[in-house]
Amino acid sequence: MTENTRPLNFVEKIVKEDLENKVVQSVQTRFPPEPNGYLHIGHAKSICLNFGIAQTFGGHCNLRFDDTNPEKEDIEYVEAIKDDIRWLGYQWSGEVKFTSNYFDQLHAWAVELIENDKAYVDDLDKDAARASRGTLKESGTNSPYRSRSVEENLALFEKMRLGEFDEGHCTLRIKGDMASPNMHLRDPIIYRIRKASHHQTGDKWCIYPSYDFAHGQGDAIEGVTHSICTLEFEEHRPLYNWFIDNLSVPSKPVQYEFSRLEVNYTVTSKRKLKQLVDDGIVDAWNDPRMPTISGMRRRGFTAAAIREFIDKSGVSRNKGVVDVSMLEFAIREDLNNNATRAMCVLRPLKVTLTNYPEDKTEILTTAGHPSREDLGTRELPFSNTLLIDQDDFREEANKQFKRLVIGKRTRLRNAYVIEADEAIKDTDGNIIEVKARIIENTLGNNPEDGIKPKGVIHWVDATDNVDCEVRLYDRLFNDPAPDAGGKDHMQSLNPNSLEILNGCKGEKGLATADNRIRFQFEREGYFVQDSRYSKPDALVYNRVISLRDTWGK
RNA sequence: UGGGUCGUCGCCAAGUGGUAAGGCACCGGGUUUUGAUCUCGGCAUUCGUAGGUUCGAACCCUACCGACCCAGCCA
Repeated sequence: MTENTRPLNFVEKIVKEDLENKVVQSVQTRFPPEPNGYLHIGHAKSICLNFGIAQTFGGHCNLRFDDTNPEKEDIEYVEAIKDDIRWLGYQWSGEVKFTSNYFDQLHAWAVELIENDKAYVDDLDKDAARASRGTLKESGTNSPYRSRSVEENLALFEKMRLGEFDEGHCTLRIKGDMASPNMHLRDPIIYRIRKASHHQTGDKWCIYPSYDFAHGQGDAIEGVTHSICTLEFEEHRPLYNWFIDNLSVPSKPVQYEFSRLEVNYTVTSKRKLKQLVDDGIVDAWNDPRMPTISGMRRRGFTAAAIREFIDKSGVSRNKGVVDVSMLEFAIREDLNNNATRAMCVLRPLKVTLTNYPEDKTEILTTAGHPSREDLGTRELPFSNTLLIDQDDFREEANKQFKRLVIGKRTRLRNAYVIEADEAIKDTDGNIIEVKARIIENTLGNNPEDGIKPKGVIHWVDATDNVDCEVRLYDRLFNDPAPDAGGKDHMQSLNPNSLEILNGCKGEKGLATADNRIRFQFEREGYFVQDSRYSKPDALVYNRVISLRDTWGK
């Protein structure tokens, strides 16, 4: 573990002080997703914050599915979310929790509110309720049903529970303040009728608590001390506290809000991501270009890099958009330290070594990583016919070009220095082969005549190699803020976000490597096999991220 | 004058009365069998603006400007 000298963020400071001042004995947090979609990079921040704080301060973090709206939810998402959290490297405390576990208690609390004349059954329909709520600048008006007796409300609420009313017929509302400048306090609805089967409770209920009525109480039941959520819930806090203060809850959690994570050149709205899937712009929710956790996982990002990125981007109440270069730095840093090196030629060009015996093959051995001995060694077959990348050869070039040029020398990575003599072309003038010579005794040495090669290029033996497909990814959008200011993100799609290269040739060892290990294909970037398309006899690699490239800058 | 929140380098972000941390990005030098890595150096006289208080202000006060959030029987 490296020493972390990062200053505490504002939430951590609050927790630290509460612990020091014995405001709480130990810290309990929770990550509370609604199981209605896949997790994305923004959720990862909440996960890292909640689980991270529990870890840092020796507390616990629950996973609680906030499943109060059966119509939008599905068990499929429950499982996917659990997978993502585990993959990110976190384990929730005890069993997975569901807000639906507390439906009985929540119902009892609703009855308690009615008995105390603090809630009433309202028959206003949706439109009428909206109209009576007033506007941002004008007060609302009380519902004509607000003055029903406790007995009548009790009876009506029981009828709601028994399914005697149709959906939308009535709701249970708090007696708030229809003149409050905070819209959330204008008689908020705490129970509504939903005749839908629930993924956890089946058909037991046909009335469901609202977020506001369920969240704080769920926190209280679980002994959550610090209920950390995003900024848009800030105005719900008075309501959150009202329930905690007016109900016989077992503990008193406190809500704190932080700014959600946004990254440029992408979108995280569920609706917009779904559009990319539905329109076939990407192949699934876990397409390697998607900002979903599963997409990033498939792309080849590591959990450590994502955690590091989130840690580095900080926690505050300022709304900001983090530059994607910060994410790219985090994954490059991790993979530079941990990825085994290999050579893979993406766009092959044949090179014939005219002074190397035609029938000779030697096996060159090189390190799996420049500084990690634990990553072992590699064996590279070498013969008179090799493949290099088309971009690494030019018939003539200025001195900026440090690769193979006719009459000039270059180093074959991990092998000899060669000098090019001639370019062979087809009838269309395309270069199809390069004739070159090995400079004697340059394996591990510089040329004896003192003329050092300018650059180093990667290569692979022309016959003893592994064929593969390589998928190069670029950002999905050309606009740094694809959906800002109501813009249509579909208008700024990057048509070149995926480039598929076939007939790529990788070094021999790739064929037998574990399909989950990440490689640095030297001079190209970091790659991992695609979990959807790669097969043992037909390898498909995703480029996680290119190497930093300062040539020409 | 509906309420709430937020404004520190291109981006993120420390700092909360004692004279602007750090990271990313960017720009230079060095090393290098990856144009990578590594390494060295540069990069806010200034903290939304304008006043005020103070020996001293990004931090306190006042006014103004700007951005965002709230009118779901979504979370």
